Amino acid sequence: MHIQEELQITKPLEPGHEVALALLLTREYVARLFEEGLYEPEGLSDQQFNVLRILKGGPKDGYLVKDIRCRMIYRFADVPRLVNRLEARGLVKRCENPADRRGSRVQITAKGLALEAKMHGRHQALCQQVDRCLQAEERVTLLALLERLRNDHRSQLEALGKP
Amino acid sequence: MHIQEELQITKPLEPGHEVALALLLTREYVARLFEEGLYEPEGLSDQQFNVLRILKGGPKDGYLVKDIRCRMIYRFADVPRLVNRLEARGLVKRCENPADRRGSRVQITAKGLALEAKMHGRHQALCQQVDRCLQAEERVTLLALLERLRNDHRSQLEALGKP
DNA sequence: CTTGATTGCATGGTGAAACACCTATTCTCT
DNA sequence: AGAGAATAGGTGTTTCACCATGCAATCAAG
Repeated sequence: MHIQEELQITKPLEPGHEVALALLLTREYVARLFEEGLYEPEGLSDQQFNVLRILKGGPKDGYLVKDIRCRMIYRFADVPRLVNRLEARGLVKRCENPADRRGSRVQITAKGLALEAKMHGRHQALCQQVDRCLQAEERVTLLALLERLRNDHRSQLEALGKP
Repeated sequence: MHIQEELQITKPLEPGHEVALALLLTREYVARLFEEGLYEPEGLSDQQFNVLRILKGGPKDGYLVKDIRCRMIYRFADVPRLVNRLEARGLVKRCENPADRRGSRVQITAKGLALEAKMHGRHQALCQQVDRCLQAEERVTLLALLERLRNDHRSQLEALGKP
């Protein structure tokens, strides 16, 4: 189903507009797939799950808040409060950071690891489902084109002095 | 810059996971480009601008709320309140709908048309900027691959009975 | 060492989103 | 025509995101 059909647009679209719409729209589908299939059943938000995964893959003494933030997909995430909510559920804890006492180290707890492990299988299944309709070569192409878009936009944003 | 590098992920990624991350991340770049370059300077949200464009492209007597909703990128948008905010700024007005008095027709006002016209040029420029780094053939490829992902996910969602 | 600047984080307040619920109107079927 | 189901959309409430502010710790320069 084409974009025009899906959004019931009658006018012809500018080429770039079509690309932008396709990105936004496809992202909605994928996000919704993970939301309904993985996050919502566990009462987690996508960002919360992302934090758990980041911590699980990180060093044993945890990460500072800023280290979490720069690994998140959404760069302006309100990480302190995300950590608060995870901490309130016992999935995460804060420890003092002797090296720099301005920040505390955020560590994943055993309960957090258990939840991540529980969700891991379904996460992988959803990832495979995303990938299933692409051939290996198509995936490479898609990733390369998306990367080109990102690099182009990053240079544009940097040219405007945005971090 | 690869995804691993950008998100500082050390482990190798599952193929599908990489596709999903690339989509989410690239969408963030594009959304941010439009946000900073177009929406934020006018004090509109992306959804509000989307409503303005939908109304501008629609029939002269406007759309019902549900007609707006099904044309939005985000399908669960809280359209009544979006319209409230636009109405409070005088960009949009509600009129009675004699044919079916359950719903009112939402029309764009002259002020709304003027604002859309003011933003139109920059919107086109940003669209072209998105497209600039793609050759015509690459754009076709990218659109086709994204469409394949959407179609696949739509059938999955429908199989789960989700609208 | 001490002063000023910077970094890292927490928090307060405002506004919007997400969820459900409620009302009014229309449709359907007998 | 009338009763129940379905549709359209408004509203209430809680939660969350975003902005700015404030504080504590560190760094840099003299």
